[in-house]
Amino acid sequence: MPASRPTQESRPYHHGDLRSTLLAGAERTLREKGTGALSLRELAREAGVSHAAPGRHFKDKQALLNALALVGYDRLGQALEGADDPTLPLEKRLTALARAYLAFSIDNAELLELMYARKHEPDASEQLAAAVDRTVGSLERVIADAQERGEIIAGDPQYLTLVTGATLQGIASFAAGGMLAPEAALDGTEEFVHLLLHGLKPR
Amino acid sequence: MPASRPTQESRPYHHGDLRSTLLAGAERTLREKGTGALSLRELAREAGVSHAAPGRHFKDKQALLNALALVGYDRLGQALEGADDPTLPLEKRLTALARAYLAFSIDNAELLELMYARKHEPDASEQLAAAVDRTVGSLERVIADAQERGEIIAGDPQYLTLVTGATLQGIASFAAGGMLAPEAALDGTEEFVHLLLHGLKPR
DNA sequence: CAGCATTGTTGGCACCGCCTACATTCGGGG
DNA sequence: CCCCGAATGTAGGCGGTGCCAACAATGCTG
Repeated sequence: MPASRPTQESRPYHHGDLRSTLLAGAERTLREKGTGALSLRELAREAGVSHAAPGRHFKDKQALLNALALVGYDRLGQALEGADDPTLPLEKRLTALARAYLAFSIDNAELLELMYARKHEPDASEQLAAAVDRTVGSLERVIADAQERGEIIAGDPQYLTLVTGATLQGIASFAAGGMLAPEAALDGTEEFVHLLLHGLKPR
Repeated sequence: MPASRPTQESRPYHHGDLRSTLLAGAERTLREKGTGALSLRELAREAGVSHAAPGRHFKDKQALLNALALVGYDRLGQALEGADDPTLPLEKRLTALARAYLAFSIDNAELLELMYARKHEPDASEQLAAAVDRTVGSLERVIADAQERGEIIAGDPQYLTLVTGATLQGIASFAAGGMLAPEAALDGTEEFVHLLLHGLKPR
């Protein structure tokens, strides 16, 4: 079937997979030029499509950003699950997880910012909330496991997870903000997890 | 001198204090409608001035944001210094500082985001870097003091400060992102500082 | 294969940031 | 004291944006 090229080298009227193309382009732009430089019209241009076409797939610029955040959560979730090795002893296990998180946050800084942006709340999108849960799950599992084995103090595991995650996110945020060199953040992971487990006070 | 009212109830040609007015308006808008809704033209309108007038005081929208960030650092610095009581024992002292930071970050969420935005780097503005140093100083002082008294493990105080600050910032970020209720963040401060000092492992 | 839902296109609206040319006012040196 | 340059504000225009409505092509399904 020789494809119905009318006469010109015209693309088919329907793009075929605009939604994915837009998301991919958006992520590339995000990485290369930052959130601020993201424009629906520009994306449409790159995709070789009219400026209103994106509107068929995302009612809003914000809708696209939300979808992008979702992609981010999926990818982060995968990275974390892939990095978790339940056979490792607690400290090493946590370190691996932390390193994975920091690595992701360093080379997806803009995307991560989007994921944390407090703008989805109105509708919450539910899908997004689920994605967050899945992501947090990896960490929570480690904490809960360690608690059962008595390797971690008692207390609401959700709360402990929160604090642990917060510390991670804080480091990531500093790295993203330039207060901490990315390599320093990665290299320091081990020491930092040690600190988290043993505290600042001398034993 | 009866003021040269030409005939109308016209404001004086020169506003008198446009720069401050703009900054104040910007902060209000930031708080009420978020960063995205901030427009130079709108600010000009609110100040009763033409749309190009702000350009005389801020070469750029980014320049205004930088100035705003500076204001934020000043205010945060004051809050922290005001909250630090060197006579308190370590844990209470840290808790007070942490609570001050969390309180600030909760009711200046948008402003804080601006302060952390990694967009000043090109010129760094120097003034801004100094402001950051001053802010971090409060925390670093506490850590260093405690170290001298042997209440905190040895190690580069700057590094320990960084980790401590990161944890703080992480909690703040979670509170801002809605993953943690603001009151919960504030109420949990004490417990959280305890965790930071004693670690997750049982003693 | 007819008709309807989906997906794109064109054009227009209001707004934005930034620029340039021009107007007014202020303040300091002759 | 006054005059002229520096600061500050104004008017208008340019290219860009997001969003919307009306219309066109296509795909799918009964």
